[in-house]
Amino acid sequence: MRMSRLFGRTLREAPADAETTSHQLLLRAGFIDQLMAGAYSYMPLGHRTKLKVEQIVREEMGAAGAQEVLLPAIHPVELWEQSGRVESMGSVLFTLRDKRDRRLVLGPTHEEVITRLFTDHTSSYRDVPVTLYQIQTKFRDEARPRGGLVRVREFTMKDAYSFDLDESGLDASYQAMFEAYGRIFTRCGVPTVPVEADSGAIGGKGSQEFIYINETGEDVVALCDGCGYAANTEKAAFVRPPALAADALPMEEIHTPGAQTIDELATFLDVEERQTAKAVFYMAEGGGEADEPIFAVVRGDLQINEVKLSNTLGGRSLRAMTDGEVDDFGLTAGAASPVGLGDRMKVIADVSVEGSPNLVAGANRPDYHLVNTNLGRDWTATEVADIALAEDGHRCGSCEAGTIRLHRGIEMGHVFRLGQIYSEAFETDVLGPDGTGVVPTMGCYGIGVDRIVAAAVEAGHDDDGITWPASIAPYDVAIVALRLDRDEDVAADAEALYGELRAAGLEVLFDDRIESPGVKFNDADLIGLPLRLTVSQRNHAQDAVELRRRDNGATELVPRGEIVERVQALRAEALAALAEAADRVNDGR
RNA sequence: CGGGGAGUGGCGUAGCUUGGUAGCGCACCUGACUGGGGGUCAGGAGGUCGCCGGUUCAAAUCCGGCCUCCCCGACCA
Repeated sequence: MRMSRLFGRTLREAPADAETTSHQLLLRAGFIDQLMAGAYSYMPLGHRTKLKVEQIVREEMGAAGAQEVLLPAIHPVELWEQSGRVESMGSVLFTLRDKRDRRLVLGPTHEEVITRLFTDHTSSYRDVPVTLYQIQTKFRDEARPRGGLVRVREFTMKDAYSFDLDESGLDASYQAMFEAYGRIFTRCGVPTVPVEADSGAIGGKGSQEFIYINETGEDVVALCDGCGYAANTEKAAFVRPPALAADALPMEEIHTPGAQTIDELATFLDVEERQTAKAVFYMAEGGGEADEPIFAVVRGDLQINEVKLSNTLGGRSLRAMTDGEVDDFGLTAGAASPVGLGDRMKVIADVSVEGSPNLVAGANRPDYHLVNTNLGRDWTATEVADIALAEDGHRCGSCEAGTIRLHRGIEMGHVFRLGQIYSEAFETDVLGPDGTGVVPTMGCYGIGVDRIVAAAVEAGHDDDGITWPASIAPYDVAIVALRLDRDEDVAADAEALYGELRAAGLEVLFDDRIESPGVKFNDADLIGLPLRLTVSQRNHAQDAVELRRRDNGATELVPRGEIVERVQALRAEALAALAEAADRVNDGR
């Protein structure tokens, strides 16, 4: 491609709206353009990179035995009613009506469609296992798009779905996808950590996320520095800091004027936070039925983990209780107590409360608290469960020896053991060898293609611009020709080189613009192709071309006759290094 | 949805407090010089100042309403 003809222009300054590095650089280098919140156009350079990411995904999916399909983006709403996800996806569903007033959904994901497709085209156990995947535009009416390409409302996702006869089949299909994921991200130059994850509204029995650790990410993951345990904080198991050992003392009501928060209470009474009990009230939203009040209790030094709490309640979604509801249920904010609550509502206590004697709790009247409350003696919980949030510095819940460190990260991919949720909802079955019907067990596996593009920039850039990995750079090599309007020899040589490289199968971005050297070099650095060739009078006089690596700045003067070979060698070397890393990434995982 | 910030040529911004000709840098066009790290000079083109309404002789500026975008949170296979 001749840069003089390339659509899109580089910017010296990043648009003020762009906050993250990847967003700024992709805008400045002319890869993407924002149309509205959460919707971006890909310009030629960006589109080329995205296509390369997709190609890598295709290669690895194929190698893992998955078959590519393409499913509709518009779905009849009935399909979503059948699975029950009109409710559970709720406000993120984009909906519309056609001219006959049929209600349609813009697909945010495709479990429903793929399950229907499978059901209609499969009837025998001989047809499974099968894994189907597609690369599609998905639509989600996100409450808050953010971070450039990281969270958008229209995006490209690779989603794969496996169908197996039984659990062991699912295990194999899941493992194949898991390994393919590690290879895909590695080949794209994005380091990821697989972490245990909550399965969320999609349901299922276990899932893992592939997280790219990065400060701009919206997920928080817990990594153990001892055993390598890695989990999303939504899920992370940890050991509670020990309680202060003591015999149970008599409960007593005391005056605590102005002490509303745990911090104020602990300060006022001169006790540690772990000697208090924290109460938080929620409403559990029930399908069709009235919302149910939930009284959650954790020890004062911990936070409620709403995802864990929701799972304890069978996955029902939670919302904070309104002030009116707090009054209606006779609770006292700032001094609420599980003591005396009786069976007026469900009380869910964290396991931290169970082993902690003599906690300070509310007295259920303003400015009074109860000291020395003890679970079991003074009050009872409907259920004692793990409903607290792991924090940095906590002991690891897996090895019970290491320390948990919290990191922010971007979710690049997510693999789920779905089970039979969708196959049951769509009455899918295949005949087994013995002639009886078997409901297939499913897995689903997603990758955010746009996120790979963004994360690759986060992972590969310097002060001058992007440093693309060879695997997904929009072109393999840049030719910067200096003074080509003044020097016919240089111009002719650059032109010839452009032809030779392309004839050798290389993808070339030829900067043939009439610009000063500084502009050209800076643009080349910003766009970030792995290799740069400088054709100039100086080099031409030596019958050579300067070759510079974008990643480490190493330069070499290559004899003109060897340049194509040298470029090919460096490119092959870079790709081989990525492939080799991909071969190793699943060792020990 | 709650909190915060911002809308002025393609990008970055000044002007707004105290109403009176819309300014600067980059980018863009023409010419000259220069040219191995965003060069210099000269001359140009391009803006309903987010939208609607109000106040006023006069509104980018003051007042009211709305819209949009960004950040934090809530939410999120």
